Amino acid sequence: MTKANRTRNFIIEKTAAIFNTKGYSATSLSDMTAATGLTKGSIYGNFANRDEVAIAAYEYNSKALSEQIDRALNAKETAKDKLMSFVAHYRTAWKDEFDRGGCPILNASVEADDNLPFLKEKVQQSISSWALKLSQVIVEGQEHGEFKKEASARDYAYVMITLIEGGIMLGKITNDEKHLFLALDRVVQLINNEIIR
Amino acid sequence: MTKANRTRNFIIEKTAAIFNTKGYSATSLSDMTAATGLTKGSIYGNFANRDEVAIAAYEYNSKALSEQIDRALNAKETAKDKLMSFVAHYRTAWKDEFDRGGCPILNASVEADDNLPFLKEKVQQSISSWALKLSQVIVEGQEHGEFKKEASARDYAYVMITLIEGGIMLGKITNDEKHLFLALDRVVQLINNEIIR
DNA sequence: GGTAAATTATACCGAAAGGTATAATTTTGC
DNA sequence: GCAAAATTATACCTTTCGGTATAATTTACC
Repeated sequence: MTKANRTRNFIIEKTAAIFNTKGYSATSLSDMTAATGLTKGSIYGNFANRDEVAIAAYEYNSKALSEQIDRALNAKETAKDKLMSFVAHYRTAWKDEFDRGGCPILNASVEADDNLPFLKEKVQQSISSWALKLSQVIVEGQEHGEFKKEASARDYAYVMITLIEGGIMLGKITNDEKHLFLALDRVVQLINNEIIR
Repeated sequence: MTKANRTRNFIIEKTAAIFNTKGYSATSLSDMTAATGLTKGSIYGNFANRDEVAIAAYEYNSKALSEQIDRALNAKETAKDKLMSFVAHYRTAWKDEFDRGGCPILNASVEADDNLPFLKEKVQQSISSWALKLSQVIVEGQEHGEFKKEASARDYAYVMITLIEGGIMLGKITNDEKHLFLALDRVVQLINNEIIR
């Protein structure tokens, strides 16, 4: 790995949490120089402009989340266990995520939907790939006879995401993880009562 | 009403949607002068600083939402009809709300949770007052024998808010209201299957 | 190990940010 | 309708913003 590449990664690693916490528009060049100890010259030597750093930071943040989800899903064998593992992951991971500013998809989504088209597109991709992963597990469960065949995998995937994002929003703003846990309970109930046959 | 009060209201009315759309930090003094046709001197003659306008704008935005909810709830007699009317309201109101930047509580919540303590407090108040309204309707239904007595009114109120906010977030970022409607369907299902006895 | 190339630091721009002092203008109450 | 008070406009201030040209330094390769 070339020096520039190492510096590039260093910048992203050091600023990703700041972008997620302060926002992609509100994070300034001076925030970046302060966090990295580097100068503007160094940052602009590795990125064309501020937006490029913001994009890279979002990609870093959303990739980290995506990998967490993958790990939770892949840790189990059956479709039911995969979904339950996915839900369980949030019961332990929420605190670290909150400390880093909360769910990057939720944050970037609310910030970007009206103002940052370049980010909006990335968030849309994150969401559809997340929904796809979940619905693939559901379809897998249907094909293996674990789950009801008539359930719309895609709809259930999106309802799970809806509950989780709503729960994160409420949990974060109220400083009370109970609201997230209540949402996660609902996802479990959904799986047990409507998806499993 | 004194002239200053009229100007104050005028400023809030003209800028509230901008704050909700661009964000409470990102909306600048020049955004405000452009939207109102007034000068900085006039704005600072009516507000101590930029944050005061932001607070007033949030209060305006959240009050408008709160009054919509009140109207939906008060339009009906029975507790069930009130809840259904509340859900139905979102099926028609979502478009106007999206055009004005989306749910002010969701937007301000995500922006303020880590950065704007003065706004965070206001959002917490909005949410708890919203949850209180819904749970009062549920308790009312329980006392009148419409609803199951064992249901936790508070928990159901928060789950409804979770679903709606998650649905708005997904609907807005994907440009597809289907996700909001799916969330609203779940709220209806919740009422029919778990709350009504 | 020396040199060309790549990388980082310094010093600077113009523009826009929030904010203020003061002058000009409206309101308001008599 | 006039004077005092309240309100709005103008002009300016400092700071910070993103960005750039160039100089200093480090890296990488023969």
